[in-house]
Amino acid sequence: MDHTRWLDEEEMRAWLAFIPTATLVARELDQQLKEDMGLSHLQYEILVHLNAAENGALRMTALAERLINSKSGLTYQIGQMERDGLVRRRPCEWSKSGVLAEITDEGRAMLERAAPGHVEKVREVLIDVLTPDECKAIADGLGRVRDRIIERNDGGSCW
Amino acid sequence: MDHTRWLDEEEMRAWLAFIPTATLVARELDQQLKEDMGLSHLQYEILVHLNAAENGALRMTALAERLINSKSGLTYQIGQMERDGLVRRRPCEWSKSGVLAEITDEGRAMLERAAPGHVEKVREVLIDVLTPDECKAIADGLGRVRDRIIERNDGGSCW
DNA sequence: CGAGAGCTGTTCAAATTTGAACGGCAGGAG
DNA sequence: CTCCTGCCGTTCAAATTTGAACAGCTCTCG
Repeated sequence: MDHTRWLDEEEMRAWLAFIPTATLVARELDQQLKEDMGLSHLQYEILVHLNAAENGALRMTALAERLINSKSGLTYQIGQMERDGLVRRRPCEWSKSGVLAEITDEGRAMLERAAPGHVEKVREVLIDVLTPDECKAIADGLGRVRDRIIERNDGGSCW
Repeated sequence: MDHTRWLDEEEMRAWLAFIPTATLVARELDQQLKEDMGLSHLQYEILVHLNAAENGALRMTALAERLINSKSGLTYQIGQMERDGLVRRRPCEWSKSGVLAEITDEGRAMLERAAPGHVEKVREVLIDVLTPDECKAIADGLGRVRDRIIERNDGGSCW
């Protein structure tokens, strides 16, 4: 017997519009950032998260989780960005084994310069193409999808 | 002056629900396929596209475009899959410089075994979490986003 | 025919990512 | 205190991805 509930036409349309589109959009953003600023999208995101954090700093693991990135991958990228002066490593005060990644002034300046072009691109390829209704449906639906996956993985492990 | 049209709250919600969720979903699918079948998501997609093609075969470039992958990356993956017997290379009849990637019987068998678990996971993490309305909005909206990017890049280059 | 522009798929080195293994630290049970 | 389990960030080798460079082929214009 075949218990598999295959996707119907509408579901298939949604599926084929989801991952491929995300891949395309990510590629567009990556190119824009790389050409204009010499930053990868991941590096940009790192700056965004650090900049938004309490003291411009976050612990490595916390940052990796927010970025949906592996810890070792983050270690590598922070290394690159530290070399470029965008970020600095600092020991964590209350835990000898902890390390804080902290955004530098140069990092904040870079973010400030990069943000307008980035947001413009996000609008151009995604947001301005969507109707407000679609925008809301995506925020609600995909937000729920995201939260469920995160919640489900919380009881589990990391990477 | 600052002409930047920043994202309003709803747009930001959609943005923060899009790429991160796609990343998470892709990770889930990759894990499921790798654990259960030893296939990466990319390899699975290659099988899907070849299986759906006219004679179970596509030219390298055509396949790369559908997969949203670089040509060199595809060369590598086809190499891996050829080694594993899932795929075979065949010269293109009407063009000496062309190469066809063709799915093997073993490849079709693998796909048949992998598909149910894959679809089930797609439902579990994504489709079954969305309401029909959201599903439609995603299909319509993101489909439009995708088509615009593809169309815009057609006049341009490849990778 | 013959030069030239544009494809095709591959190659290569460099960059990045992955996942397991590791040494050091934290925190609770005995 | 001391062992033990678990977390932290890093390290490492292997896998993969990237992008430019390449050699061969195709097609068109002259």
